[in-house]
Amino acid sequence: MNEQEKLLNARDRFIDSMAKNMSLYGITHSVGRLYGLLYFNEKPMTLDEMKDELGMSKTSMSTAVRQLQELNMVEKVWKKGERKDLYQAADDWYDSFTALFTTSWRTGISLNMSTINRSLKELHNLRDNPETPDEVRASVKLDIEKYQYALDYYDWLNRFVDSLESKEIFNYIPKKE
Amino acid sequence: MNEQEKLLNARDRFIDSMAKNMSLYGITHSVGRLYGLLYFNEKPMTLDEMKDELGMSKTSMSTAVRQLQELNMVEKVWKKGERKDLYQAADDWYDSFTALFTTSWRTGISLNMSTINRSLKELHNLRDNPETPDEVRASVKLDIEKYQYALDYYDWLNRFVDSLESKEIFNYIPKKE
DNA sequence: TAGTTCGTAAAGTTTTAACTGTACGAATTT
DNA sequence: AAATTCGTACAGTTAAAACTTTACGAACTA
Repeated sequence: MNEQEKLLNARDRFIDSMAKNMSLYGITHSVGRLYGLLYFNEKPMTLDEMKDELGMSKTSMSTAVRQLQELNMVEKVWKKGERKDLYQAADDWYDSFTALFTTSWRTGISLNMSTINRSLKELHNLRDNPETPDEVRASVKLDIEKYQYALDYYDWLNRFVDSLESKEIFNYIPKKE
Repeated sequence: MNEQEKLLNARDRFIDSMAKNMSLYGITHSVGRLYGLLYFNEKPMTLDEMKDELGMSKTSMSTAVRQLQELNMVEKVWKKGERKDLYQAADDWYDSFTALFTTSWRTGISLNMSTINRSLKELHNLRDNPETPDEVRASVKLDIEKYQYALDYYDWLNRFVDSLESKEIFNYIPKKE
C-alpha cells in the first residue's frame, strides 16, 4: 500500500465510522457516507462526480444531497461557467448539530402541545360538568395532572431547543475545552 | 359519546401524538403507544393486560417493554403474591430524556474518537515520513486538520452529554419556567 | 413429578423504507 | 427550433425493520 492509498484508507475508515454514528440521528448510512465524501473533498462536487465516487445512482445522489441540504449539512455553491450544480459540505458541525434538532423537534413539540391543550380543555369541561359521574371525575382529575406534567416537560424541551437555536448552549458548554 | 368515552378519547388522541413524536428519537410508533398506555394506567400492568389493551401479540409486548426498560422509560415492579411481571411507566420524563441520549450517544462518540485517533496516528507517520511525495503530504496535512476539527467536535459533544448525564443542564435550563 | 403458566428466543410473515431505472420538463447550446 | 444536458418526479424493485406465530425452558402448583 503506497502513501496515497494509506491516506484514502484512513479517510474511508473514518467516513464509515461517522456514517454509522449518524444513523443515531436518523441519517441513513449511504447519506452519511456522501456527507463524508463531501467533507474530505477539497472542491465542491457535482451529482455525477458523487455517483461515480460512491458507485450509486444519480437519483440517489440527488435525493441524498437534498436531504443534507435540508439539514444544513451541505450547501449549494455557484461557480461561473458551470452548468452543473455544485455542492460542498457545510464546515460548521456545531451549526449542523443544532439545526438538526431545532428543525425536527420544533414541529413535534408544538404539535404535541396543541394536542394536549385540546384534550385539557375537554377534560376541564368534564370536570366542571355536574353530569359527570364521580368515579369518572376522579379519573379526569388524575389525567389532568398528567397532561399538566407533559405540558411542563414540553415547555422545558422547547426552552432547551431555544438554547440550541440561539447558540446560548455554547455559553454553558463552550466549544474549546 | 358519554363522559367515560370522552376521557378515553382525549387520552387516545394524546397518546397517538406522543407516539408520533417519539419516532423522532428512534422509538417505534407501537412502542410509543405502549408507553402512553402505561403512562396513563394508574396500576402497573402485566404483559397480558398490555396485549389485550393494544390488540398485539404478547411477544411484541415482551420485546417492546424491554426496549422501554433499556431506555429507562419503564420499570419492573414487584408485588407479593403476583406471579406475572408488572411494569409501570417511569414517572420522570426528564430522566428518560437524558438517559435516552447518554446511552445511545456515548458509544458512538467514543467509537468515532478512537477511529479518528487511529487515522490521525497513521497520518502523522505519513507526514513525517520523508518518502511521502510532496503532493500527498499536502493532502495529509489538510486531512489532519479535518480530523482535528472532528475530534474537537466530539469532545464538545461528550461534554454536552456529560451535562445531560449529570443533570447539570437543569442549572442552565431550569425545569420550572 | 406431572401438569400449568409465564416470558422470551427463533423462524416466518408483513409492512416500511431505501435505492434504481425510466421518463420528462427546464435550461443550454448550436 | 432542434439537439443536448441536467435535475428530479414517479414507478418498480430490493433490502430492512416491525410484528406474529410457534416452540420451549424456567418457575410455579398440586
